[in-house]
Amino acid sequence: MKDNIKNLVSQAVATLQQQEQLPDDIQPNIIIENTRDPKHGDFACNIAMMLAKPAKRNPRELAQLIIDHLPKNSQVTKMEIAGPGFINFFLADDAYQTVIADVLKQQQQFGHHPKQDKKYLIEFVSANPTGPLHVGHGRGAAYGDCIANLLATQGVTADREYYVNDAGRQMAILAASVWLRYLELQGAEFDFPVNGYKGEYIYDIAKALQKTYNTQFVRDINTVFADVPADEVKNDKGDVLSGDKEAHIDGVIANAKQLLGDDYRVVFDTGLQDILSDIKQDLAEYRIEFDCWFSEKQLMDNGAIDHCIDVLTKAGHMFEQEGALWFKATAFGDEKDRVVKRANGQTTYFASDIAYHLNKLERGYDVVVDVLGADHHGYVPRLKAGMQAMANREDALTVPLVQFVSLYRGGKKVQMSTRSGSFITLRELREEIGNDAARFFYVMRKIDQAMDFDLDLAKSKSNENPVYYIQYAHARVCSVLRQINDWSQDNGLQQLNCLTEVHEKDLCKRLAQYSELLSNAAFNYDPHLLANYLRELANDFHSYYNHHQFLVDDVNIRDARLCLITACKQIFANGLQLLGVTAPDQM
RNA sequence: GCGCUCGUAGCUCAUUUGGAUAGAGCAUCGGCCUUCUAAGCCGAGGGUAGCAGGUUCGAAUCCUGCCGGGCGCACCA
Repeated sequence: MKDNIKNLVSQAVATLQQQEQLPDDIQPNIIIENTRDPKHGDFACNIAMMLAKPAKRNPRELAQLIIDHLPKNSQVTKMEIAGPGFINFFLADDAYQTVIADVLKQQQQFGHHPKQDKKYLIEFVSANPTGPLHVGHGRGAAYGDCIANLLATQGVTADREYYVNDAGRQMAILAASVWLRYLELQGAEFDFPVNGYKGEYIYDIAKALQKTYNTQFVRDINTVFADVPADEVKNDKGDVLSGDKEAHIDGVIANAKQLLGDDYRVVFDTGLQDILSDIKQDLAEYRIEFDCWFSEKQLMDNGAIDHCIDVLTKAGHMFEQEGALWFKATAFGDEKDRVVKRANGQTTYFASDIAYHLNKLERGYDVVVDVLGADHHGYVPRLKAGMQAMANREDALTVPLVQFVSLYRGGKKVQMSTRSGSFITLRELREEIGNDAARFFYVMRKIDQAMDFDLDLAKSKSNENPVYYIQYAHARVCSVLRQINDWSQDNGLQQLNCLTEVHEKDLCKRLAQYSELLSNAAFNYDPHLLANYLRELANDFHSYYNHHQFLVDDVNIRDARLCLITACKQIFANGLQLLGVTAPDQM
């Protein structure tokens, strides 16, 4: 309908240009807007105001001229010039009713676009497998999954990927932590490193290790800490008195590798696999399935990093300085050049990352979306620099930054730390408030807005979560339909002109906006638009429900109304599914 | 210090990418259940959109400068 009006306006403008009433060297961008206020009709166009200046004419005068040259259309009942020069379009009452038939016919596919040959890769979560996912990850997880769902409705391929950082120093610290807890279980006594992972789950892994391998990994505790620099010591105020926690844990890791030999790998892999499978299960319960779990270690082992360095060197974007190999990132807009290979021969995290992104491009993805935490924002320019240098594909990368989630309990902010193990896990949150509430809550806000998550509210009064408002609307339709089993959808569709109430027009209009909304939400990576839309649709529905009886004696009106609410039910179900939320038949 | 980012009702957030009188929920107050689920509906109060300029027919939205919060500025990951 919107497109129809746009066509009418562009025809009128073209006619005026032919008649030389408008300069023909301007190409006006015609935008048809949804009106907010019904007094302004159904759609509005601001073209007259846009053209006023170049045409050197009064905007209202120009609006009249455009209206006079607009081709006739049976759907448009009235046009008005309003305010500074808006053209308001009023549609016939039945103009929107066709949407009901469309929804009922296309069902799950309503508003979707045909398959097209474009590939998106959505990388999200990608948390280091050093511990369970916490509530911060929950936001990125819900978000990434939704945008993949939304993009799929637009006909593009949208693959989900989790980048597993299974090769870095953090993993070595995890392995050392697991081993130390294992030694503790075997009776060794020592002070646990300040920088080790202290969560309870480390004990669980250590116990599993003990059960499977018995005493195989036991070593003399004195050799474990032999020649290791002293650990950090702090006073009550938190001032560092002595020691170095980084050097200390690195010393323990070095000893672990030497003392355990080939067994180090077993301890390491046990920790990694244990945590990774827990994360996989957690996400599956959260209704997220990844197409690919991409291993950083594999990237290193198969020479992809060397390949990447090779590509950049040949292109002349690398230089050596002070024994290290640098990428000339400043040549591509980054503020500093970046080390890729350290003086000690080890490649950096950044090296893995650009190799990984080159790999994404080589796998044929047209658009690469990285959902990152907002604390990584400084990282984006160097990633883009890398993609530009490697393949002239800077534009292929989009990085939505997910702002932090702050937890509040009893009005106080909850401090979270992965190392100390003091954090609320995603699993705990899901168990407390349920998957539906968690997923909806996370996705109902713009991601570039920091979010305060009140645990007491979410837990004790979870019924107030807006998700129930939408689910309730769905359940209400189901309930009405359960009351009657001998109505005719075909008859209803033929009697749609019975739908003359304001509430009915509002609902039809809202349904008609669904398709455009999906497209906006998908390509702007904004699932909160869909959450808001569903809330508004539910609002329209509940209002309708309270003002009118559906199961009335007049069979034609009844059937038409049942068609309308069945269409609503379909959209509630479709929309909620895209958000990863269930649509219950009764509540 | 430099950079990125955010600032909207008492609280949590929207505002369809520059549109008309800035809207919801929670909280407060007042109405609606002998009719399809009251997890609902209807109404009231509550605003200098951080502040000050600028751009234009029009700014919460764009540009500049302040103020305030968050984050980032490693041969860590």
